[in-house]
Amino acid sequence: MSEAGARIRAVLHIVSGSENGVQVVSVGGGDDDGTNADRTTIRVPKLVDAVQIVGDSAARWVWSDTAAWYPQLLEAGIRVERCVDLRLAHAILKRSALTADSELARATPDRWDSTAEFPAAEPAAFPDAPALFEIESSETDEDATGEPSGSEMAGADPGVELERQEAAIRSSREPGRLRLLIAAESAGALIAAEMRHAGLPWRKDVHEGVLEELLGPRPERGERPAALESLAGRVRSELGDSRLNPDSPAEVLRALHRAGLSVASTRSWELKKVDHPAIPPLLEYKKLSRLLSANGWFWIDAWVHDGRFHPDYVPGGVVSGRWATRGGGALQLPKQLRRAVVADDGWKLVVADAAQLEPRILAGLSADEAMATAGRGTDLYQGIVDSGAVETRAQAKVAMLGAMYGSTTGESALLMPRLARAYPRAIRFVENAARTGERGDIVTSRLGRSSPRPGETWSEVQGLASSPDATSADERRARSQAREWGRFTRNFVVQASAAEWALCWMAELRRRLADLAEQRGYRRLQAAPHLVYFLHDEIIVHSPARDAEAVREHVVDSAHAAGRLLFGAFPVEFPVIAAVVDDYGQAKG
DNA sequence: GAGTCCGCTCGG
DNA sequence: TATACCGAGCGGACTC
Repeated sequence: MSEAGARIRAVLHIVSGSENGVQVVSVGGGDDDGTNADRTTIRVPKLVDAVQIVGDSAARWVWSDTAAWYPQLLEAGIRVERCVDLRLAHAILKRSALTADSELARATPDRWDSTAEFPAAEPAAFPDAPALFEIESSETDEDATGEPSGSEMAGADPGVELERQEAAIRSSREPGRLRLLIAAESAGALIAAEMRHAGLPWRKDVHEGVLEELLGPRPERGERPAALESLAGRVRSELGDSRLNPDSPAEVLRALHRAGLSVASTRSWELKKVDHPAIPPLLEYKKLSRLLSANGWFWIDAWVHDGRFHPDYVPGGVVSGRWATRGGGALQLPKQLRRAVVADDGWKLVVADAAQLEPRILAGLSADEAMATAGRGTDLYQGIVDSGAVETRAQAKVAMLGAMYGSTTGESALLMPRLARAYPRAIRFVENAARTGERGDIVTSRLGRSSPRPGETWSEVQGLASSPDATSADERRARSQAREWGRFTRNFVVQASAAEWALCWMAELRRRLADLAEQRGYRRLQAAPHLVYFLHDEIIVHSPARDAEAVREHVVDSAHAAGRLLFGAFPVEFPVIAAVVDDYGQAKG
């Protein structure tokens, strides 16, 4: 460790960009309330330099945007343990009902509210960099704010923003929950960058094998693959239209009508209901055509490099706190292609998914002991059957989903009264969330993420319906719109809390994997077991074969830990189904 | 030719 | 056996 590193035993390193590179304000020591903190500022060309100088792996890095700062560290082979992603934290605190009275929440929108990403953190070249770095040290009695760097955009100073966020959290009713949420959200941002960096092992040859088997050889640009061309021919002859374009839903619909079939659309499930010789080849055509356009040869060219698929994850990209993705369609990898996800030689995949996550989350949110009891073991739906609430597992599933999504028709609506009798607390909880949304109010997840308010037009429609000269059409419209928003808030509390659980699960696992790597002496991220995929309630870890069993246990144990973080001693279980396999296709699903 | 909306199917 | 919730992304259809 350098001399500078030895001097800087910091709790926080606050990173900001400046004209000449990067400034890091390290704040440490001092009293609990942040006074008498020891503060040191270094200016270096690149963040990588600062991390090496500081050499403090246990520190927490504070920066505007993990997606803008962290990739350059990963490129240099550097991982950080913890961070605060100010942009993501701001988004949570701005909207949370728990911090509604804070200065942060009431401030007029500024740089931190912009949805745009922060400017690329990679500084321009330094033709005339004066020195490798400069260090200023000072004993101050200020709190943990950095000096405005002057070169950051007005209002964008990360030290100032950090203090504003801290103040909001301190003044809230549930500071502990919010701190946990922000830590988990920030850990998620680190994981997203790491997963993108490492990539999901993807065997191009296996993928191409699937395509050739189903579609035929790779066609020339603009040509239809042989299998599609032949199916198109069969559809045309069965419908007596030699020029029909099967890719045009409008044309297909007209042709079906001419053939005397009364279908309202060309949706697969609707076509499956009618009996006509054109239907089987048409359904097959649609299926293969989807494979070609979404995950065909073009997709391989665009997204698979050096045996890895590198999707761009967007933490917090969905209102509920779920992750979104950008490009590559990582949220919709078709099951047909899972076998192209193959572990490297000498490696394994640990594939895990949380069993019936959302009903278990609901049991915890509502403190419904009966539902928690039904969830003892790995099959909550079977537990509901065993309790006598419904007869079959299928009924239990459709009823639970209906309760969480707000189904009003069909079998699930019919089962609701029985579910409500067996699990009154759980059902009351989602009903309350629905009523809140119908009034236009907001609901809040377990750790403090609140739903957005409905838009202006929503309120206008509601207002119109309550005016004296409202027509019955106005009232119908307002009611249906209110119910729609109620279904959103009903689902929000469950989905957002489930997303929080998943973040805690992954953050805990990441910490354990880092410990394992240290014990084993693995130095690089990709030499050690590491996360390579995440989808709502499912993860994949790529692991050296000899560590795979240990990883599997950590995956299971981390799920228990996540449950305790969210629900404390309340006895709701979070079992995960975890398998050690060579390829993703071997895992159940 | 670019931008936007819609229909459809994939995932949880 | 479809319905309710959250998405991504493609291609066609339409507008400017």
